[in-house]
Amino acid sequence: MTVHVVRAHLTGMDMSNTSRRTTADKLVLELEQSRDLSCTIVHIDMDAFYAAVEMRDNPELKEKPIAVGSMSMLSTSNYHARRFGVRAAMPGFIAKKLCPHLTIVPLNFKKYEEVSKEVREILVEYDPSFMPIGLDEAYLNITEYLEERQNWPEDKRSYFIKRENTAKNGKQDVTAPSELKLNEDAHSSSPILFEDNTFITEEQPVATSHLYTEEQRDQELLLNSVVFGTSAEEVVKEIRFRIEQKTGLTASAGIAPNMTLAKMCSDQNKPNGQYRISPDRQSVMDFIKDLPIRKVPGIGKVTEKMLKALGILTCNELYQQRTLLSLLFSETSWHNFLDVSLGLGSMDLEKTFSEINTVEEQYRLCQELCRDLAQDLQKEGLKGKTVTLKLKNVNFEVKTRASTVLSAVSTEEEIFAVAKDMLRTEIDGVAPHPLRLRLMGIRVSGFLNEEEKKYQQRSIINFLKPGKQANASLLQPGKSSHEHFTKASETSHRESFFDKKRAARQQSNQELLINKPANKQNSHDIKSSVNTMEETNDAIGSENLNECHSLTCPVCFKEQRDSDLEALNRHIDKCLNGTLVKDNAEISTSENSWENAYHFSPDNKKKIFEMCQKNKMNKSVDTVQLTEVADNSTSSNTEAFHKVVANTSKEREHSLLSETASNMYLEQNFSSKIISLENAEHFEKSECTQETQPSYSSGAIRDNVLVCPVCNVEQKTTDLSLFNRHVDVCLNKGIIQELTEQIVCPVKSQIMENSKSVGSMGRGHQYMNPTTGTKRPGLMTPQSTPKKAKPSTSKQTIETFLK
DNA sequence: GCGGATCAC
DNA sequence: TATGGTGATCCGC
Repeated sequence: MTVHVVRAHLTGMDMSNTSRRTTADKLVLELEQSRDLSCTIVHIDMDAFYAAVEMRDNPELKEKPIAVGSMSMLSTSNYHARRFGVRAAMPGFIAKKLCPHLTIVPLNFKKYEEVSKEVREILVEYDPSFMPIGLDEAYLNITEYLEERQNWPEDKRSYFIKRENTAKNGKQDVTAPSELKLNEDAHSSSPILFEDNTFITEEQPVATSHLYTEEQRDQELLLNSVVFGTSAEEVVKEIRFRIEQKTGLTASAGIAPNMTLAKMCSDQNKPNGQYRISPDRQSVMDFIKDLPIRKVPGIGKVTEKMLKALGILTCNELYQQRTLLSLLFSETSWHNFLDVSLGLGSMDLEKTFSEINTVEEQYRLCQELCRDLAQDLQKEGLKGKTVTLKLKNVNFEVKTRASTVLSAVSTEEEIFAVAKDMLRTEIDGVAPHPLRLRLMGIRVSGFLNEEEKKYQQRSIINFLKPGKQANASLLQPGKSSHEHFTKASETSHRESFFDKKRAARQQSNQELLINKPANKQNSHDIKSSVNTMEETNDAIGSENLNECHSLTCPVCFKEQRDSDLEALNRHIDKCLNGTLVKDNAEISTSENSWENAYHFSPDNKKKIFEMCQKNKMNKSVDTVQLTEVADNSTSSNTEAFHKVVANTSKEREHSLLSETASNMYLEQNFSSKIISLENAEHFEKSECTQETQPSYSSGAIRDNVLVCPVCNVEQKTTDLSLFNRHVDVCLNKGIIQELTEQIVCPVKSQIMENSKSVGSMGRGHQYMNPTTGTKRPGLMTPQSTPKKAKPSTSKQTIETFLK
């Protein structure tokens, strides 16, 4: 029997240059269409906040190397400390080693909160519903404010320059006139006044301005006031000016059409500077193009490493590799990558309201929210078991309280009954003081699935207007329950709050949340995910199919002559049903797109990264040909398949190999794939269900004799470690060959790579167990499995071998 | 709903 | 280079 390898030529260039459309490309089109440049979002970031506060209050510290925090961890450090190599987020004891004279100032959060509040008092004037992040950052949407400001007279945009700092602590002033000129210390420099009455800093000279002479500047200072213009830049300068005047601290800022960009902008001219991306596509793309991925909020060191392993260093490369990323990462992850690479981001700041502190008002608001939520839930035909109350107080502290009830709720009364209890507890908790709220949210989650609904939600289904779910079902008989849901609500209320939420919700147990005041409706980010699913399936299913020479059933590994995907899926279904009760809701033939059916398995994904890293792929993956074994990674089919595995493996009592299955999970997966690739004729149909059985039992054990699945030679030994060593050698030969031939083929190599661990296992190495090994495949990386053995052991294997 | 992993601060 | 503590979010179980 021959086993065919499904080859997906996933070359980035191909994908972007040909007419072939991938999921990612479809999404790109939609995202482009939904690009919204109409908002002006500002990100304000205080410079070295904690240290700055301490230096402000104790100017002596300015001249010394100082850090704020404790011996266990410092939060930030000043210029002098940095010269010694002391950085933010460094343990104090290490910093002390680097810089013995380092003054470590203990954290004083109470003070920082007070300062933060002063900052906030300014920001609220520009956007009453600005979004504070921690103590030293905030996002503002100044779109509306800007419009208003256009008509403002000058005096409304004028500010007096304080010569004396009136900080509440009454300590020495830090904004003395002398300092308002030039400051020697680049990290605490203050604004300089200019002819146009704006101010700039030493670090960020404005091209159109020119430096004044000393006398001119003095003249200007004599005027004692400064007028700001009406542009976004001017507004942000004004904000920064006022912040410094009020707190004696400098801030950096970014201005852009969305939050992500604004955040990245504020980093651009740090400290004490600002940067703006003009609200046009070209400016956005220019900014994004060469930006290192690490600069992107949400991409930390782990993700950076993973992307680097794939040859992705800049946002532009992030875009070029969209197809690969869509296969390797979870939907949320790669959607996020795509957004980033297109310079898209959210413009929605959570709306907060002015203080509500009376119990009556709070209950009334709570009930209102429950009413809104109930309406939406009922529109959607949803019932949930968990009600969550979210509260944000005037100090911007957020609390969530959740309560799960036995019978699912959907009506105003039902939800309110639960929410009220939680609210009461919170009110009682601070009594006799009032709860001082800025935001309240009610969330219902833990939705009943379609099956449960059938039995428990008849009333709600009946409640629906004729034609919603029922129609969708009729029109799309083969669709999964989730797609029914999506489709039904998509057509019925495109603009609803839930559309937005739904985009991020792929499973029925995700949640819906309503905050008050209502968020602005924004259908942009959802359009894509909601709509693309089917289109994508079509595209991939019909287009990529042609790429494949033949199809192989991942269950029985029999070649399927019919290259029609549906036929294949029907066959897979049959295979699966042979050993397990069919789950109609999950395994529907038509829902399996080509891509779904042959999506990378979590292990494969992980191994791709490993292999990419090990091969030191400097080349872009554009040129990489990905080869994937026909595997069982369809979401639904995988589940079913694992059930089969579990069932049959229990029945068969293979005990030839002594290691526990849990320690060998990965190896087993790979060995079965190696067999399918390299030694197909030895992989018999009945054996493919033994994935959880010891690695070689499936393909390599014949009549209690061990047969090497690579070279297909019977091994005389029954000693497992000797046998494994042999297989190891066989496999490594392949790797070496591959490497020397410089055939970069991650998946195939990956399989080889993993087979190495089979060998090491035999030598007593422990590998990860199934649970850690399969966790979070979307963001899985070799570095992210710290609990168990590191892949470095396998690296040693290859290195040792190469010696 | 929980716990692990990642990320931001 | 490591190194901390917390909260949010995603993800798999």
